[in-house]
Parts: sequence; C-alpha cells; structure tokens
Amino acid sequence: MSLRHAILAMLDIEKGSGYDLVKRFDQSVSYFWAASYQQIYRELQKLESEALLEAEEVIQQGKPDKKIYEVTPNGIVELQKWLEKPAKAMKIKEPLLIKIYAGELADSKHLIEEISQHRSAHAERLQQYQEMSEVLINLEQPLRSKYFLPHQTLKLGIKIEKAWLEWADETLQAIN
Amino acid sequence: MSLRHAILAMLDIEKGSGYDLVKRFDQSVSYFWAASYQQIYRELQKLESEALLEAEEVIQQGKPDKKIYEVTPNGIVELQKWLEKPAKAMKIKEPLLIKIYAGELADSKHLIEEISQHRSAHAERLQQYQEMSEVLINLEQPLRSKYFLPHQTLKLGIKIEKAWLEWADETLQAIN
DNA sequence: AGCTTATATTCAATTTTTTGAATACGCAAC
DNA sequence: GTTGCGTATTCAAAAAATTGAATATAAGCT
Repeated sequence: MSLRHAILAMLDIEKGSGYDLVKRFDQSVSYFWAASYQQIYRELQKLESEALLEAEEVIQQGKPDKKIYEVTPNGIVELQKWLEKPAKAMKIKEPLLIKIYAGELADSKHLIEEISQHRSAHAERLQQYQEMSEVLINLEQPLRSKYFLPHQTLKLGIKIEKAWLEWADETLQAIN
Repeated sequence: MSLRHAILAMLDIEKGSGYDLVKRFDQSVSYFWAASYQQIYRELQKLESEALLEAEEVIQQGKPDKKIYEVTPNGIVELQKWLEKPAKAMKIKEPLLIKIYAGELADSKHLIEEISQHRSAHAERLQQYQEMSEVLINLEQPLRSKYFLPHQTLKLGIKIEKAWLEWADETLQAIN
C-alpha cells in the first residue's frame, strides 16, 4: 500500500491537482510506479480525509475547476515514518514477456509486430525521459538540489529504457 | 488477468507442481512477473477446474505428496487465443524508487543501506540469470530450440539487472 | 527433545486494483 | 451541428492480490 506514499512524495516535491498527478505518474515515474487515474483520485480523497493532504479549490475560466492538493505536516510525518521502514520488494507484470516466453504457440508476424510497437513506445519514453533529464540538469539552484534525487531515479528509467531498446532490436533480429 | 496465461506458458514449456512453479516464478521470471504462492496455487485450482490443466498426483517418500500439472489441449487453445490479443501495458511497483524520490526527507544512512541491499539482491539475481543462460546455451537440440524464446526473455532480465547494478553504483557514489 | 529448513498445499478475510460508466466545460475541426 | 480532444473529477461493481493462519512429512542441527 505505498501508492499513498508515492502520491505524498510527488506532491511534496510539487503540489498539484489529481489531473496533474495522473500525468506525472504516466510521464515521469512510469518505470517504477503504475497507477490509474481512478486509483489516484480515490487515494487523494482518502489522504485528504486523513488530513495528510490539504486541498485548495481553484476556479478556472475556460476549463473545469480543479483542486490543488498539498501535503500537510502530518502528511510529511506519515511519509517519513514510511521511509524508515524497509522497502518492500518490487512487483512487476509485463504481459509482453509472457507472450514472448510462449511465442512458439503464436503467429510470429504478430509477435514481431508487437515487439516493434513496444520498441517504439520505449523509444518515445526514452526521449521523454532524456528531455526531462535535460531540464533538470539546467535548473538553477536551489531547484537543482531539490530535484537531485528525483533526477537520480530518472536516470534509472533512462538506463532501463535503453536496455529495452537494445533488447528489442536484438530480439527482432534474432526472430527474423 | 494474465497470471493464468503466465502459468499456462510456463507449464507448457515444462510441467510441474505448484511448488515448482513458485520457484520458477521467483528464480527465472521475476523481472517480468511477480506472483505469490497463494496466487499460484489458487490459479492452478481454477485452471484445473476449467480443464485447462490436468493434475497427476505423485506419491513421494520422504517428502509430502505433490500434484504435477500439465496443460491440456484446451489450455493450449486458451493460451493461443490470448496470444492473439494485443498485450496490455506493463505494470510495475518499485517502493525503493519512491523512497529515493522522497529521499530528502529520509535519513541518508538508511537510504544508502537500502540501496546497497538492493544492489546485492540485483547482483545475486544477475548471477542466477547468467548461470541459467549458460545452461540454456549449452542445451542439445531440440531442447535448445524449445527454450529459444524463454532464453530471449532471460536476456532482457540480464540487461535490466546490469542496468540496475550500474545505476546503484552511480547512485551510491553520487549520494556519498 | 525441540528447533529450523525444505518440501508441499489449502483456505479465507481484507485490501487493492481493474473495469466501466458518468458528468461537465470549451475549443477546434469537419 | 456534432464529433472528438483536452481538461477535470467521481462513483461503484467485480476481479485480483495481499496478509495471515493452518496443516503435514522428513531431514539436519543443537
């Protein structure tokens, strides 16, 4: 149950709406945490009801109104308490790899197509991460310091995406 | 819901008991699928009740009896049907990365310790995968062909573990 | 004799996730 | 004028995962 801690960590770095968070999960931490918008909105409500987050309603013109969430001191305490406990093991589910594992039973054209599509998705994501990394490198102090650790995590994302691309290329060559 | 397909794929390559499967999930596909023993045993029962698997009870001396599961023709059909549908997106949860992301709020010694521990775990896993890879490379035909695609997936595991190790070393250097 | 480890499996309550439906505003394209 | 997209959020049923307890055999250790 550390979705709540992921949310607290991200809002601690920078407050935002549920909608913002959904995008941030998708665009910048997708190599280490997957969360759907329903999950995020539900957890935001729960965190607010527990006073770990505080919401400010922002009335907008031309766009629907939104709620900007910010971590409360209690929220920081909760996050810190969690940080002290040993981290649980990673959990992953990658259906594509099951497909390849069982690929003998599949149509090889279909397999090649899917690997190619995934290759593209990883390439796109790699570029996204690299662009984000550039932005973080060029930040002025004290922002650069603030983003030092998130940036460090991003570097793992970049390495993993590169590993994927390499592997996808080798695999496409090997099965052709 | 592709735990069932992961199980079918793995039992199609080689039949085995629930206990065997738990070990195989843990030792050879943990970089792309996480499953607990409870999940695996429950799904095996379900798959058997749907006649996608067939169980043979094996009476053992010196050890508890066991059930060896084998994929039925219906199971193969089910797996093939699933293989035709586009693979769903990967889902991942890596609590350690949340910790690092929020690391400013944590005790840095504790952080270093945890990263070191994870480094060790990844190093161990890398070795495991590399040993397994050696075994697969040295198989005689037709086994080598049979394991070609599982071996290909293992190569991704090796790349990812290497990326982790590299990253852990760089991160430990950077935060020290 | 009692403790731990490895083998081998089952059940059930609780929590979390997934899937799907719903609502609503404004802009741009066809 | 309606279809689709981007912004923004909520609710709820159903499916799946997690947590924790239980059971049983035999080998090895202290």
